[in-house]
This record gives sequence, C-alpha cells and structure tokens, in this order.
Amino acid sequence: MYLAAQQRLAARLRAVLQQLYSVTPATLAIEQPPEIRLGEYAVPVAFELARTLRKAPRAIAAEMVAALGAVEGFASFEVAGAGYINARLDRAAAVRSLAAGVPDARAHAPGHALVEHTSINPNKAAHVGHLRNAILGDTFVRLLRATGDRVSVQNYIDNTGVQVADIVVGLENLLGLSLDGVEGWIAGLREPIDYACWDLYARTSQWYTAGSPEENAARKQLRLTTLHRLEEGGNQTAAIAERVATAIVRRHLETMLRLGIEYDLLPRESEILHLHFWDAAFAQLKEKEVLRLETAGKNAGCWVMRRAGTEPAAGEAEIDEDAKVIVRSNGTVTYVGKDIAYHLWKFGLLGRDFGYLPFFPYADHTCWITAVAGEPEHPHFGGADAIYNVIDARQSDPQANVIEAMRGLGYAEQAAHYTHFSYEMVALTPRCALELGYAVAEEDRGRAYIEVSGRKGFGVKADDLIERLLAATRAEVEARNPELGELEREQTAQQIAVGALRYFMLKFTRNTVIAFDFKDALAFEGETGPYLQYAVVRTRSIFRKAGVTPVAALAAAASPDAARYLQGEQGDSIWQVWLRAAKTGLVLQQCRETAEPAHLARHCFQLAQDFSAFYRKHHILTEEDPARKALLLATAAITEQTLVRSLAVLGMEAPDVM
RNA sequence: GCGCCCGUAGCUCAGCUGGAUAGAGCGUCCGCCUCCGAAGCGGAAGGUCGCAAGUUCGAAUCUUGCCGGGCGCACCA
Repeated sequence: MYLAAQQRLAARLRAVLQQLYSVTPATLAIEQPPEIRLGEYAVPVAFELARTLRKAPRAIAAEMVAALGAVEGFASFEVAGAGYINARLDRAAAVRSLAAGVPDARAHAPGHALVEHTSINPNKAAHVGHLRNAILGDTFVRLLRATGDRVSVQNYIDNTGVQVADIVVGLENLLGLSLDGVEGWIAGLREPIDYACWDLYARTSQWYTAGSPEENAARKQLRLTTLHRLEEGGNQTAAIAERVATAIVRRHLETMLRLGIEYDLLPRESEILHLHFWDAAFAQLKEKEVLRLETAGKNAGCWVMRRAGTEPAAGEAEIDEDAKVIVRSNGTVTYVGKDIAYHLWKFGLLGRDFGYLPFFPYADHTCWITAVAGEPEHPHFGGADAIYNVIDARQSDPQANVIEAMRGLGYAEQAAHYTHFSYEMVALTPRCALELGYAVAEEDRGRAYIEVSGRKGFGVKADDLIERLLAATRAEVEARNPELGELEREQTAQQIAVGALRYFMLKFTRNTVIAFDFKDALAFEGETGPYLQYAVVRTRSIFRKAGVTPVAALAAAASPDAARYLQGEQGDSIWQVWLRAAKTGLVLQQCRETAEPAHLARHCFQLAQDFSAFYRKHHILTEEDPARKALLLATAAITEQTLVRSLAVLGMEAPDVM
C-alpha cells in the first residue's frame, strides 16, 4: 500500500517539476518524516533546486504544493521545516485498502532463481556458522518466493575434497577399518555419525603434525593419495567416502529440517568430475581465450586466467605473474576451474547435465541428488536466469574469479545476475569458548571473538545449540502453560526455539561478524524471536475472547467514520500500526534488492513494538463505541496477519499460546 | 605489499536512495499485574557517530588520507 502511494506521489511530483520548472531529476528522493504527526512522506527536492532556480527552498516547496492538486490516496500536502514538501495519506482510505488486502504492484518480472546455500563439507556435524548460512539462504529463498520468483534450492556437496579425504584417512589408518569395518563401526556408534566424525576429523588433522618430520611427510602423502583415490572413484577408499559422506549429508538435512529448511537438489562434486563437466567448460574457455597457456615464469606450463580486479597485461606476450592458475602444469584442474564448469551448468550454458536420483523425502516434495546414471524421469534442474550463492565473505576472491570467467566467455548478462550472497562468519566469544571447555590461548582471551575451526574440532554443533534452546523453551512453556497437553507444549516449545534461533541469526546484517554467546542466543526477552511471537499470541488471545476471527475483523474495518478515530494523538497510535503494516511490501522489495533479510526481521520487530504501544493505550474488548471497537479489532487483525505472513518469510511460526 | 569488511551509548547492534531533535535491545536505576497475557509496558541516566581534511544548502551516510581490528590474496581444496 505504502509503496503504491509513494509511486503515485513520485509520478505527480515529476509532472509538477516538469510543468513548473522544466526539470526531470534522475532520482527523486522520498523519505519519511521524523514524526508521524508530520505526515507519511517527506520530499526534500526543493533544497537541491534552490541553487539552480535562485529561489528559497520554502518558496519552491510552496509553489509545488499549490500545483500538486489531488493525488489518489492522499489527504493533503504542506510545506514543512526549511523547505520540505510533506504529504499526508488519507488514513481511512489507507486502512480500507490494507484491510481489503490490495497488494503493491510487483516491481520486477518474475524469474527462475537458483539459490545455493548450506554446502557443508560432508565430514563432520554442522556448527553455528553453517546455521547462519542455511538460515540466511533459506530466508532469502522465502523472500524471493514471496515476491514472485520460482526458486530452486541447491546444497552443493563437496564429497571428493580433502575434508572428506581426512575422514577416510582417519577411518582407514587411525581406526584401521576396511569398508566392512566401516559398516560395523557405523552400526556400533553410540552417537550420530556426524558427531563421531567431528572428533575423528579433529584427531586426524592433529595426527598429520603429531609425528616425526619423516612420519608427518608420509602422512601428508597418504592424505594426498587418498584424495586422488576419491577423485578417481571405483575403489574401496572411494566406497568408504561415499558411504560416510552420504550418511553425514543425511544428518545435515535432518538438522536443517528441524529449522524448516528444505532443499530441491544436492549437486555433488563427484558427478562434476565423473561426467566430465570440466572438459566442456575447458573447451569453451580455450575457444574464447579466457585461458592461456603460460610458457614462462612461475606458472609455466599452466593454463591461467586474468585474476578478477586486475588490469589486463600490457602486451600479448607479457607474463602475468599474478594470474590465477586454472589448470596445473600436471594437467589437473583447480577448484575454481570446476566451479566455473558448475556455474555454466547453473545457467544452462554448459551443454551437459547431471543424472538425478531421489534422495530425501519431505512432506510435499523430494530432494534429489546427482548421480552418474540417474532415473529417466526427474524434475528439470539448472538453467536459471539468476543465481545466488550463499557463501561466506572469505570466499569472495574465488567467487569473483568465477564471475570474471563468465564475463570473459561473453556471458555478461549471466555474470550480472550472479550474486555472491556474502556474509561474515560466526565466531565464539572467549567466554563461550572457555564455557565449552576449550583451551583458549592467553593472547586470544582479550579478543572480541575467536574463529571456529572444524579442523580443530572447535565450535558449537548445530544440534547441540538446538537442544539447549529446546530445553530452555520447554521449561518456560511448562512453567507458563501447565494446562497444555504434552503434545501441544512440545510443539510450542519447538516453535519458540526455532523462532529464537532464526531471529538471532537474522537480526544482524550480513557483513557483521556474530560473536556467538549462549547468553545472547538463549535470550527470549527484548529484541528476540519470542517477542515477535508474543505479539501474535496476544492478538489471538483478543480474538478468542472477542469471538471473532481476524479475517472478519478486517472485513468490518471499512466503517465510513473510521477516519475520525485515526486523527489526533489518540489516532496516531492506532495509525502507527497500520502505517508500519503498510510498509511491509516496500520492505520486502528492499530486502530483495539488497539481498538483506535483516531489514525484514527488524521491520517485524518494529511492528510488534508498535502493536505493544497500541495495546497498552487502547483497551479493545471494553471499548463501548462499536465503530471504534471495530477499528481497534481490525488493528489487532492487521498486526496478526502482517506478522504471521512476514514471520513465515523469516521461517518462523507463531503459536496460539506460549 | 595489494584487495574486501568493520570502527555509532557500559555491552551487542540498527540507521534504506546524503536531509528536520542520532535509534533499539541488553545491562544499571525508578516505577507498573483486583483492566484484553509481565516472554510485556512506562520513565531516568548514558553518544566529540575512530581521527583529520574535502565535496554539499546539508555528512554517521559520499571522497581522500591516517589510526585501530578482522578476513582474504598458492600449481591446497
């Protein structure tokens, strides 16, 4: 609603600017006044025109206000402050439009987006950092869907990398297991396999540097040999890796499902290798001369490309020492090379496809996994027109190189729609690390945070955090709602735990490092998920007692004399709720454009705050004026409806009681 | 050395296209459940927006330099 009115205002202002002064500004800033009593929109355009028109800002603003005339949805315009043009919405009309659910016009053509997130190495349990990735990615998926896109969700599985190799080295060499032995080991585990491998991975990493120099060299060599056997496939080592990595991937999907996070496809590196995606990409890269064979210098014998962000070499024969190696002198391809091939596939530009098998069932769809030989019938994957890679900020260089390669291949359009959805890491506060029993070096104790490390086994496992949240929410629900049945209590506790966790991860903007601490993550008061859920619970309690539904309350909001209840100081606190709700469409669009879910999280928090202020000031159930009571109920209803829908985008549910 | 990110209240963070008295939560202090749910609400204290120049009618926001912190810059994946 707010957005649509803003667009009408902007169009009218442009017409007036053209008519009065013959100017057509490239951008027309429309802001919000600092206080609700000043109106809903503020236009500072008179300030910039003052110099060129040789006229005082207030005089320009006054002329424009006089020329504006009537604009649909607006009550009045006025000059304010030193020369602002302030616009007031017709509050009653806005309420009617919102209550009727008139949507804002879509600002973009719907497309097919592909979002890749989670992408945890399948050799250990998921930790808090992975939770941030998956929650950000999943929320962005929901945001794209809510604004009209078709989205497929991919979780890339690096099942043939060093991290998996390390686990296999641990199994084969530290535990001395064959493939059968691994089966027995798995069967005998007293904890989930991802937890067992968390420790084994840390042990193996340590083992590489724990022996004599000669031993360590041999161990590193063993690691390399193991990696090559994984890449080749068709041997027992690869079979062990396949067995373990697949089991761990399944655990990751289970962990994420607890938070409502689902996937459509798991593309695996093993298929990128075995289906020779790289060969197809290499041919294109050579053809378009993105790669060149270096003949001298430190990279002699390698196929290299110009590194993103660097200038092309001066002469054709010039050696670019800073170039990025894509194919090593021994003929093997680097990770970035494989990534280029994979991303060509994402855009449907590779000319090859994966095989697909069903892998993990959800309530209403199936997650597929890539395979060399798949099933003949499968959904169509890939061929997206926009892609978003949810990958932490540390990987911005490799991501930039892949984009650079796309551009070099002439796929400028696709490169422009390739978004590295980057975010900062989750680290532990020293206090949290000590609390978990980790040894913290003296020099680290004074730091704000310490980076987690799977290699060192240093971090908070996702499932452990979820369990701690559940324990806390179960205790709260039990204390507050002893009358509830056990099933309902458990469901409520889960909704609150998920809400608390998701909101915690979403309230920070992407490029803020989260210094993780249980105290903050387990908070249920203040700016937290439960605060938002509580606002919804309160509205529902009102509707239970009033004996009406929110839908009915909204339908009854169209009272012709609602206008007078929306005026004055009393009216402002009612209108504040409607205005906030009206801005939701604008916020969704901003979140989409800036790929920043935090804006929506904060918007929901503000709406809940506005509702709390309204709730304190106006007593709905005892209101005697029926027309006014109808408006108050509708105000609770628009809060309920807007919050529930917006929380759904954040992946949160509100219980009926809590 | 080069590149990216960060530096706003005691702490953790918001601050959208530069704009009207710089915001929130936590913490501290004082209040509020015989009125729709206190996972709530009201109030108080607390800030040279790292520093310095510049652009502008106007800078927390843009530019440059400096200071402090973080992360990247392999023929590893």
